[in-house]
Parts: sequence; structure tokens; C-alpha cells
Amino acid sequence: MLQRRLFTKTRKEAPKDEVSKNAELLIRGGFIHKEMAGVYSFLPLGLRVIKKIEEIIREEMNAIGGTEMRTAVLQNKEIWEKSGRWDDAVVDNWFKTSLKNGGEIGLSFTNEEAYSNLLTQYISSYKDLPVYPYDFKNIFRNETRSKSGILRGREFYWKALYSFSRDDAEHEEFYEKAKQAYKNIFNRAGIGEYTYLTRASGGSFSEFSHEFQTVTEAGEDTIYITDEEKKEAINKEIAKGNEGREAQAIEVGNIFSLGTKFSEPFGLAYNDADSKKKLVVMGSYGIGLGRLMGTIVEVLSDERGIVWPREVAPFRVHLILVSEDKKIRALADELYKTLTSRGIETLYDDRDVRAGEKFADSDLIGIPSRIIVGNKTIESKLYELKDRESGEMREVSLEHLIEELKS
RNA sequence: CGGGGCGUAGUAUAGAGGCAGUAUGCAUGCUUUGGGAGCAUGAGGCCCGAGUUCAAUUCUCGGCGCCCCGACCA
Repeated sequence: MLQRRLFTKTRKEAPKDEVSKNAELLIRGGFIHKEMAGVYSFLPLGLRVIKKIEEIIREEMNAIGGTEMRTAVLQNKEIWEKSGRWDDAVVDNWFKTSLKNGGEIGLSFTNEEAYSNLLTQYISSYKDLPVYPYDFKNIFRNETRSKSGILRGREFYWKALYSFSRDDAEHEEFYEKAKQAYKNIFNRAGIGEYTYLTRASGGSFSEFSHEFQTVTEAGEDTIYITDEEKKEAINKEIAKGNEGREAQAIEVGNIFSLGTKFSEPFGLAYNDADSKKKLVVMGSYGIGLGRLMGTIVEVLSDERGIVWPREVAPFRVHLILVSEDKKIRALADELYKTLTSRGIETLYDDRDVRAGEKFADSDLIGIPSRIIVGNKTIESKLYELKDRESGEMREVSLEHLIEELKS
């Protein structure tokens, strides 16, 4: 993509109303735009990152049997009354509104009710189970205090998967698979080494749950790391002895066993092989994509800007032209065509601005690799390839360049 | 929801009861061109309402908005 097609611009100054590193860098780099407290729009660069994250999650969910669909955002209050979660005294962060011709509706803040209700139409036999539907969608929570940039918003994009199993044993088996899938996701997103499987409270759902906590000073939660090797921890809220290293962390994902808490009120049951009626055993598995994106920025950026891991970077390579010479521009244009035709996602900075500005912008935006085409390129016939993370610079031939960027 | 802070140009900031300044960004011209260049010219601004006052962007009150700490976080 040509850089000017992005239409966004980088900024030197941090916005005054953002203190968190994630929002500061993402706004300066042109990834997000703040609409109001806790609500952000995703600009072309930011949306590309979200889509990369989404694709990683989709692949991992499909790998464990997940089936993607999408539940509605506007929710009928009747189904929430069934589970007892419509009342403001029970859930205080609902966004509710009313229909023109009467009747209240709510904006979805989670999906348990929607899925439990919907599946009563399709689940009737043990042969119909287990199933693992999931969706990506925007969720609304009327937070009394949104904070920390995109880490805790009022509107956010998330993935929620629900498991519907025949019994506890079948549920446990899937639960373990989901744990591993989550580990894969955070590894691929580049924050695996900082992310701990953390035992936590189950809230109103169950006694315990598991959170995936990424260690960073920006974290809201306090955890005790109980096993550095296995990447395990316990949340302070349920810790008793307080053994282990204390750390601040961001909850990037969580998984819950729900038991029959929802299948019971919705009558989500099936006829087993013995012709007896049994309740479906459920689990829920969530990840906030914006929060994950913000966490990556918090953990991996440096003093010059963002450092995106390859799998979530908006582009694979940033091609930078640093000459006004027509021959050199033609060379860069040609290289851009070659790269894109080989399927290498390239952001091409052909703007008529000085080299220093392009380099600074490139550091801020944080694309993993950079190719610089200038006078030296014509002389040496080699392309300068620079790694954003290490700063290492090498001169390589066209074949090596493509080979490397393909990997 | 309790406490604290803050609203001045696209962005970041200074300022005073009486012509609102600087930087950056933007436009134009010239000079520059491998790490956010230089000079010149130009466009662009005091959150909203009420009160006090001859005069309010400035003081007072109310509203709205934003940030931080805490509470909450299915």
C-alpha cells in the first residue's frame, strides 16, 4: 500500500489526554482515533493489526473445533430476565435503550444468554454435542471509569467462544485444549514469554477461572508467579499464602467453567443415549482484541515507537525511498511491484519528505522490516534491509530479500 | 459512584480583567535532501450557559467534556 493512501499522519507530540503508553503510541502512529472516553475508532493501520490478531485467534479456535458465527448486539431483555441479569442491581454496566414503539432492549455486554437461548433450538440429542460456537463482535459496557487507553473501553471488539458439552469429563477435556489454544495465540501475538496462566476467582460464575495475564507495569491486576518455567501464576484476589514473585499484569484472556448455570434457566438439555434428559455443561472463553493489541504495544515498544511482532504487524515490510533521483524512484517503484506481486505486504513510503522524517515515522509505526532504497542502492545493487527490533542492517540481493520476507 | 486535576489553533503549550503569543503541523515560494532541515509569507484558536463588571477567554456559579487515584469490573 502506498503510504499516502493511509491518509493518517504521525504526530510528534503525545495527546495531552492520554497517559497510557498504548494509547499514546497508537494515536501518534495513526492506528486509532479517540472518539470519547473509552471509545476508539480503528484507522487503516490499526484495523490491519486487529485483523491480523483476529486471524490468529480464528485459526486457533477452528483448530480445536470452534465454529464461527455471530450473535446480535441488540438483545431482547426477556432472555436476560431468564438468567436474572437484566436487573441493574445485578449488572450495573448495561447500555440499555428503548424501541420507538415501546419495549426495552440492551446492547450486548457478553454472550452467554444469547448462545444458551439460541442453542435450545438446535440441541436435542447427545448426538448434537459437543459444539463450540464463537464470534467476534463489538461489546458494550457502561464502565464508570474507562481507562488506560484501549485496555479498558466502553465499546470493544472481542472474541467469545462457548463450549457445550455432554458432561463434566467432556467439558474438562475441551477446557484443557482451550488452554493450549490460548497459549498458542499469545505466543503468536509475540507476548508468550510474558504471559502467565493464572488461577483466579470465577466471579459469579464458578469458584475458579483461569486468566491469561501478561506481565507489565501498565497492568491493573496483581498476580503472584508460582512457576516461571511453566508460566503459571495465581491472582492476588484468591492468593492465600502469597508465595511467588509479585507482578503487575494485564488480563489478556480468560476461560471459565460455567457448569449448568446457564443451561438450567434456558432449559438447554439433551436426551442422552439412555433416553434420560441431561443439562448441557458449558464453558466460556474470551479475548478482547483491542486490549490484546494495546498490551502488545505496552510490552514490546521501545523509546522510538512500536515494535510489532511479525504475525500481528500491519505490514511485513516498510519500503522507504530516500532519493529524488528519477532512476532511483523507478527502482523503488519496481521493487514495490515485485514485493506485492509475491504476496509480501508492503507499505511504500514514496512521499516527498526528507529521509529523517521517513525513518522516524517508520520507527514509530513499527513494521518488522525496512528496506531503504537510495543512492547507495544503485551503486551496490544491493538492498538495505533493517530489522526494527534489533536495528541490525544488512545489504542483500533481491533474491535474498524476497526469500527472507517470505519466511 | 467517592476524591483530585484540567479544558486556549489540527496537535502541544504560554498568558493577562482591556491588540491572545510560541512551537509544531498546514498552504505558497526559494534554498536544502541517508535520522523529524533553513529562511520568508499566509490561513487557523480562548468548551457551553448564566452572573459580577464600563469591559470576562481570564473572576464566581452551573453544565458538558477529558485525565488521574480509589471503588467496581459477569
